[in-house]
Amino acid sequence: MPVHNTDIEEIFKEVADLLELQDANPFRVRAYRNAARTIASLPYSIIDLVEKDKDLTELPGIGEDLADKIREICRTGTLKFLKKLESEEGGSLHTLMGIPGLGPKKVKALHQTLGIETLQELAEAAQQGKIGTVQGFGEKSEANILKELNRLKERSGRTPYPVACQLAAPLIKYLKQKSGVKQIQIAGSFRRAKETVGDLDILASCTRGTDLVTYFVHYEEVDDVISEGKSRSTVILKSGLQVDLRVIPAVSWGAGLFYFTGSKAHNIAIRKLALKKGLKVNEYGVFKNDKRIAGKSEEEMYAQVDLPYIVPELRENRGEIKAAAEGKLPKLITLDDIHGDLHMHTKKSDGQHSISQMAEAAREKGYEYIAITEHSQHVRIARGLDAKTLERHIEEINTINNQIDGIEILKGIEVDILEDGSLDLPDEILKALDIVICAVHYLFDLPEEQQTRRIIKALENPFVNILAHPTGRVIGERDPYQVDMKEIMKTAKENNAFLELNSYPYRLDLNDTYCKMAKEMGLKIAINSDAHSIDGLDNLSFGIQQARRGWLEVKDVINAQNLESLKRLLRKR
DNA sequence: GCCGTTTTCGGCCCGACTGTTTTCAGTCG
Repeated sequence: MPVHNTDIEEIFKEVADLLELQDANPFRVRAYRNAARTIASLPYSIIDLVEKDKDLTELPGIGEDLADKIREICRTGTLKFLKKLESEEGGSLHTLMGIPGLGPKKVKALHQTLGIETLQELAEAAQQGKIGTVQGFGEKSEANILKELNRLKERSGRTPYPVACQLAAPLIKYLKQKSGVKQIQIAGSFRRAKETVGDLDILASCTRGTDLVTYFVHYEEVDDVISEGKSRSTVILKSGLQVDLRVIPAVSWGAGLFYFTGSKAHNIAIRKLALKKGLKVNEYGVFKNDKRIAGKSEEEMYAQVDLPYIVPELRENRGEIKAAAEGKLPKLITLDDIHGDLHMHTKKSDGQHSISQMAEAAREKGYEYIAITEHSQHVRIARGLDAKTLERHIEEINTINNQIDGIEILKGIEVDILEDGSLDLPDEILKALDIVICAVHYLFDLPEEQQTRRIIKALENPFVNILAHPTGRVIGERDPYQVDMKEIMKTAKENNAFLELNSYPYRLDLNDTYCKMAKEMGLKIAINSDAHSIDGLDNLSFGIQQARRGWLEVKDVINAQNLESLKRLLRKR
């Protein structure tokens, strides 16, 4: 079984929890947590480094000891040290730490006085009213534990970005209506445009005496108030989404925005830079000898550590600080840079609108070109086209192209990759098209080697231009299929083909780290909407956000080029 | 357990809120 970065992350997190329960040196605990975070955010698979016998201690926060442990996990899939911790007294208590409000000290107190080891036992003790009798616990802690146990059952993990957008918009509007509010902005992973968000972090500044927190907890969608202070509050909305509000003085606006936008790894790295210069950074500003010297804007904060402004999408501590220091930050792509959309469907297969309607809508957006790419025959449920229908379809597009002004419609197809890697339509008909997109739509669970070979063979077809949604994942629904992405990217590059960043917000496939990997390999990306209707064209903005998180610039994106350049890129030899 | 422009030892980010306290420990982000 292949070991993934997330497997190592989980193991290190569990070790950290168990060590913390044993009162280990807190900095040793932190070392495991830091390493877990480092590995989780790597843009490549760590097992590759191990197999190539690379020096793991070059990774931040990884020393000799943890490097050994990583190698052991890659080799055996498990860690003896963890097994040892698990076999000791209280070796299963870390699961209790998953309950918000229960940390190592409280879990240990429950274990020592009531013998609680599992969530089941915790629930029983709470129902029998035993928790409140333990030193350090009371009625409220007991009620809170019961509530969190119930919430754990319902909790479905992180919220997809578009859902978070829909929940956030009316809340922000509500908050802005309160008189005395000067500024409101969503920070956190939402501002960094992550594909899913764990919670919403809302930052506000108000005039003196404005009680925004009380107003906030009375929002009609609030289901439960977790905490409520003067400057800070946490609630759970009826949808289950957690929202944190922080009220910050206007003079600290930039510092608060910086602090609560994160990521944590980025913030810590910046704070360390500041410490080296004898400065202290917190959510209220940059301080020198307790005197605030910056904090009103984020630009000011970065300037204090001799860096230019870094946009939120890059703040993941994946090299942006070094790039900023060297003046090599990428000039990230924006929606305005897009010249056209190369993947969409019409009524001819499973779309809702006609070719002309899609073209006119795209022209409204200022696009110079689009590609119409219906499904091929194998996708029966989408009424995919066979060679004969496709021939007539090509004729129809030619006719419309002659009738319509101001936009060029490229003749394309989203052809299925069959089990053996051959394509669902003969080369003779593919040859007649302007653009050929290939895609996997079935047999998602082939072994990694076979799936990789299947896709590589498709990319080697002389008429294929783009691999659509390269990992097939659907966020919250379907895991990516197992492939060797590096090999696929290498093959694409060698064959003058490109990979797609599919902008459908539940796909966003390629993800950010793969986008960055492609860029570093010199492989260009097509950011496509995969629209099935006129409205679907708007999804491209989600893809742009993901592309920005993946460091992509105009030069890295084929549909950020004009028609002439695009045609040159699509010409394969 | 990691790390080094205070470098091989002695540091390691820090402020807000809660609940149970009676002045603060624990937890969280």
